[in-house]
Amino acid sequence: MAVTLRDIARKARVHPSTVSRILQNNRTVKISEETRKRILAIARELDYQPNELARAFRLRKTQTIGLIIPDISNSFFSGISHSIEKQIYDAGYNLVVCNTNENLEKERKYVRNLMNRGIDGMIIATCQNDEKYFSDLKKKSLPFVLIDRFFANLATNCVFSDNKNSAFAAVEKLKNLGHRRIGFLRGRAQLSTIRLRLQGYLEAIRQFNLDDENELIAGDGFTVEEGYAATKSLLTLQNPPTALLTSGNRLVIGAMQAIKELQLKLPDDLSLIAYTDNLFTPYLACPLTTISHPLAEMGESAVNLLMQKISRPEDKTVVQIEVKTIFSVRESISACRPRMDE
Amino acid sequence: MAVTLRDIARKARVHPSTVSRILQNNRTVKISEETRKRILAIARELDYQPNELARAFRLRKTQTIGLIIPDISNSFFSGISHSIEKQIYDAGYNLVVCNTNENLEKERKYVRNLMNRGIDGMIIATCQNDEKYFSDLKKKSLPFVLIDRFFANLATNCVFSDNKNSAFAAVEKLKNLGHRRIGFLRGRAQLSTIRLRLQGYLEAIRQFNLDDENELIAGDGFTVEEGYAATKSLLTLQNPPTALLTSGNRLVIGAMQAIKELQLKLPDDLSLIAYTDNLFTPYLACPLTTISHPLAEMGESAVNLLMQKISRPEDKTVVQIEVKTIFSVRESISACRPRMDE
DNA sequence: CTGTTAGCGCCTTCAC
DNA sequence: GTGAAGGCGCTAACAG
Repeated sequence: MAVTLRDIARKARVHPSTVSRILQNNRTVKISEETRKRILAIARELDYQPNELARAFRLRKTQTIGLIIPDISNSFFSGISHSIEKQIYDAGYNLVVCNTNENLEKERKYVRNLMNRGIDGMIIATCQNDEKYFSDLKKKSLPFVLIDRFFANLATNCVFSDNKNSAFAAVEKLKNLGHRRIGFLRGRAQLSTIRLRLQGYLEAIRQFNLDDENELIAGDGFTVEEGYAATKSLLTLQNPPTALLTSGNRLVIGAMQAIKELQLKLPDDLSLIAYTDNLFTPYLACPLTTISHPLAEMGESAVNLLMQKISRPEDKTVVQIEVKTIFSVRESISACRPRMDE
Repeated sequence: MAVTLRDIARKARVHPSTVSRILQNNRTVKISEETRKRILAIARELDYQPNELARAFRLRKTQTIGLIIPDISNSFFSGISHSIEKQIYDAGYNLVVCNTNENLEKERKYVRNLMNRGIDGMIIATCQNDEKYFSDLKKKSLPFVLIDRFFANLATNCVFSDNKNSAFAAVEKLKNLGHRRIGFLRGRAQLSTIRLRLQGYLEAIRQFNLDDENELIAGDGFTVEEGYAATKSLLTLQNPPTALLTSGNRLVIGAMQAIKELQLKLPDDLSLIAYTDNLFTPYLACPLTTISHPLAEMGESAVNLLMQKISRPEDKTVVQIEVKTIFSVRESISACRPRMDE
């Protein structure tokens, strides 16, 4: 059995509450320097370890944050998690990581579970599209911050990136290179991030009078396989796009597979801009032009924001933080040349 | 305030313990079907959520597992974490993820912290080299499983891969292609994984009478930058290697950067075999020959093993599970040709 | 079948 | 300065 406050108290012939006061280092209560020293010595001698569980129970404060994400093995989320963990640790907290696999049921179970366990706050990259769920969640007075995916119409604390503008800029860039037929390889269509990127894409398409056709938009999901299939369908159209904007961290791998299989060469046969946060993209045969995220910054902002909300629960102001994506022009885009095989 | 057992009891005019028994669905105790129904209805009506914290405190069982890893943003660990999370969730547990950044102090703090929080077990990819620490840890009777990195001389539960054989096989493969001068791009030298790979490398070198020189071994660390520097140092030797075996998931990115910078072409100027678990390697300009890990299997085995140990604490038998790495021959290796520039 | 009692380890209020 | 008492919410042992 582990040693408790009581054990120390018994040995020191003082009351447990005295020991508690000393070990908490609570300076508001005066304790004679002599007993303080004595107690601390005994605590060290017995290698006292506070039972944090009992403490959390008593204080209703677990020093634990829940993180809910769709896929920890995706470099986007693992990068954010890495940053979040660091911040959380520095603040003296622990991190419970919950992986939903983009499964709505699992997400909801996890939220309930975390609340029942008495965590102090949550950071959520949600896979749902249900504003109501989160407006209800707000009423439970457990601080949370949405990350990456959020709801434009709902006043919740969140950290997100400039999805619309970045997509617009990508299309504009391609237009300037002479492309008029630009494909959009979408991820899960109903997510806020993807919807916003699609908006940016469409706005640019229309503003610049580029080919505006439904068949240029393909894909609904984030797996390598879905990326492969969608890319293949786009590139085997009667009138295929000369440039591609891919969305979703894994889709680009599938896209590259399809491109390779069709024996197309980047950037001569096809220009490619990818939303991706993989470290390898600069080192490919044809280094990809990418839109990536400041993952460390996103994690940091989310934690800072959450910590604010935890420390001042009475402050109900909603903070929404937009971070800028990073547009890295590399070799996978070039001036539009008509395909030779037609 | 959240609704408690007491609230339900009061409303139903029964004793709280009765409610507890019913909600636990404990079939060993007989409860009249009538009250059971009544209580359940009231619980639902009040949307009762058990306070898991109180429960954990009472039962000394948190349904939580701690995972200690060096770097969650490394695809090796994020892949394993993904698998672990899934298994843990299915078993009704939560996962606390602790990221050490290969920092020994942080690792030890985390272990203590987790124990004080009363987790039910740990899975650890340690960054330390101290057998004694773990032989002490064993005495604390908290089940744990080492993963990837372990101690050959210490009887602890662990899941690891065939580091030595896989390195041997890689060198043998290169020898069969005519290479006699093979570089070893090492990661952190003191880790068990790296030491074993080095052993396999050296055994093969000696058995096949290949060039056995200290200068062919370089690097000590796992960052991209360290991979870059070490590769550059190897490839700019007076008498550089014609083939390279790289160890460590990120080093290969640095290696590719160096190779590119030196304008060497894979596999003509250099053969490359990499220990890596990145998904992208097959889709590179020159698809890499790799040694990768069955990440899902490793996570699964670790969790299964841990769960066994948790459910049968009296069973002190030590289980050590070796998984097989996957050797994927792709285009980055070819028959040895002398470098033209000499 | 259900109620009573006790206590997990800690912190906090109130005494003295 | 320190002690005493009470209780967070739950479950387990023991009654009846």
